[in-house]
Amino acid sequence: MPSSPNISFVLHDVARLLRKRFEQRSRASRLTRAQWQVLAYLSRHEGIHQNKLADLIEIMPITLARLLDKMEARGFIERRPNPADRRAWLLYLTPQAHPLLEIVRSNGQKTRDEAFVGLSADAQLHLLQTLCLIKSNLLEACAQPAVDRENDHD
Amino acid sequence: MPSSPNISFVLHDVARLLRKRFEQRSRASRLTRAQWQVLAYLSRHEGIHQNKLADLIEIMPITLARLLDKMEARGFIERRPNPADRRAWLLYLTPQAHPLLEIVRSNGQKTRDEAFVGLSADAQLHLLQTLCLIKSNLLEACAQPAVDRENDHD
DNA sequence: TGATGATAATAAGCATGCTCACTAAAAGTC
DNA sequence: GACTTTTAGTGAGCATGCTTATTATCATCA
Repeated sequence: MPSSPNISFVLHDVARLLRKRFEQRSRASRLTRAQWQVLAYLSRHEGIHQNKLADLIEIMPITLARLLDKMEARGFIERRPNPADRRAWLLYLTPQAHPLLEIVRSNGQKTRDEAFVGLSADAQLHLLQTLCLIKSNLLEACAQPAVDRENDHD
Repeated sequence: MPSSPNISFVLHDVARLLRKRFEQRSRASRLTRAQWQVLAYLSRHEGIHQNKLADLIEIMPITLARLLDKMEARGFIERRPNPADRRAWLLYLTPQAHPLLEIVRSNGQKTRDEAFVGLSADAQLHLLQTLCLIKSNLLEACAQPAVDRENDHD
């Protein structure tokens, strides 16, 4: 793969660099990529449950819970009790989160602008479609038990 | 971004899912994606220094050092002293690493096959080229100081 | 109503990436 | 030869993702 670079490795590198660049930009607000994503999704789904939100973002509920802990501590979101179900919280943005949303959206845009220099709008759209296809392939694959090479009997 | 999915988020998801699927496959060998990458690069550059290898893989030297600690403990690599420079180690695969290389390479291939269902060889090549362009854009961007939106005066 | 199973959230612990700070050794400079 | 700078590697500590396991509550159904 070093000789002809492995597409998985490059993809992984790009994801890592996108995150790194975004976080370089967002130092002052100390908002990370993951927190930005939570804010972004939550802003469109206020009142959602944690597990539902985790499902949307496609991360494990426990991963989201840890993120929310920090964001709640910093006053960006609140967990309101749900009278209809004492197990579940209802998630809301706080008023001070709204200005952040704008900042962070703009930082995301700037990061993407830097990343996609030299790519036409068409090429970007095409890339997005390709990535969505791969993602759905992988979602399907991950749902199936993987046979380990070591246990393979062919 | 939920409405029209943000390309950065999808890219990040794909990278995460690739890693997840690879690690589902490699449970028996308990080799992670990152360790696989180290093995793959090291197999082509035996005798390299840590910082050089970190540079190749494009991760921080300290990140590599942690990975190597684990791989050394499991007997996959060794750090030999360098008589010419007492600061630096020379890195080598151990004999028991070589069979692993094959297993892990095959697991990587299977994972990619699953991911790229429905993508022609041409489309894959095109994707690879696009990703390489984005990566080089980001590498350049990351090297420049990022101006935070909050500090922006325009 | 009372047991059983499903669901919402969290706990514990690991892996991989980072930043920042440090030590030891080498290399360059006066 | 002593002084400074650079380089190789690591320590500490944080963020985000995972797996596995646990608790509390709700839903079902006999």
